[in-house]
Amino acid sequence: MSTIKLDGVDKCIIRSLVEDARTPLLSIAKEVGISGAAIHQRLKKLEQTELIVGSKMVLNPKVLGYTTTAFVGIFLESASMYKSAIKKLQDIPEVVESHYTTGNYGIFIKILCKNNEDLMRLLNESIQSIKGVARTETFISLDQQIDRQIKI
Amino acid sequence: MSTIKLDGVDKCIIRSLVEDARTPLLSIAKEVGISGAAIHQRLKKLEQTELIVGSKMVLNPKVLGYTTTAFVGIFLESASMYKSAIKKLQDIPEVVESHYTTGNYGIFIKILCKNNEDLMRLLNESIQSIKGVARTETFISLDQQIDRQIKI
DNA sequence: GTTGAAACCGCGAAGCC
DNA sequence: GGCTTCGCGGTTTCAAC
Repeated sequence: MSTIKLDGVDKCIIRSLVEDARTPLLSIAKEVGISGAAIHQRLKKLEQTELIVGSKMVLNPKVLGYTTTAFVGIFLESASMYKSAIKKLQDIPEVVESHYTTGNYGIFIKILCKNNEDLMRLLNESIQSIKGVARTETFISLDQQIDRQIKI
Repeated sequence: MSTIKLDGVDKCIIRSLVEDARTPLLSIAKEVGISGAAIHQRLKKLEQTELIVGSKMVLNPKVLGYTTTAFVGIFLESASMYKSAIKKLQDIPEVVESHYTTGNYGIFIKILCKNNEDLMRLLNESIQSIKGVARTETFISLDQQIDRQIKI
């Protein structure tokens, strides 16, 4: 994966679309002072660089009743269980991120669930029943202040 | 924040747009078999429920040279330093998430940086120099297998 | 980089179950 | 309430410069 050079116009396009993926290209064009077609051409090139992965509509999990965010450090009986455990975690929709990290944990995950009861059920029934999982450590997020992408 | 009931069509709209925020409403309309205007009307209602927060273009940080993801548990000298520390963290662009969590840490953050050297600089110069930060514990993510939103 | 034209789409209005 | 059709205005996208 090669890195890339962006000029001011590219950055402006990206910043606009990162904030709102449906920003009309013409309004970006007006802002930076070039034609809409030029924005379109640059965007196509940027898409080819793989810098742009896609665009997602962002949901508010709270409206669906998912009010609890937690991080769970999972201790594995042996590191060799990593792959099979991940496979099982894929099937748990509440698991929204998984990482193989340095440190004590075999797997480190982020989960979203409806409430503490739901969290307990998830930990006891879904996660700790996965073959290879020895024990877990849970950090419940009581407040999230920062949530953003990398600055360009 | 009240929860909400979604029927099959709503779910189809949301699933399409979560995957690609620029999916034309008309193509969703064709897929579910109702008119484009109806999709548009439903989408407006969904936006009013606050389920839909917005839409973001998603970037691949690796293309910008940000190859290292890490989680950092921050110990504070006192819990009262939380607000002021968060304020300082806001100014560090590499910090992409911050949480107030149960457990030992005063603040738990996710950071993106270019390499291990960059990570060290960030920890030593930026984070540990924040007033109130006693010490930190770092987990470097060597592999991320899951990254998604909540399932609808 | 530009313009211009064509095709496509979003979006509101009005009316129909 | 939720759907339809209709049509205008704006947007994307292309070719040619």
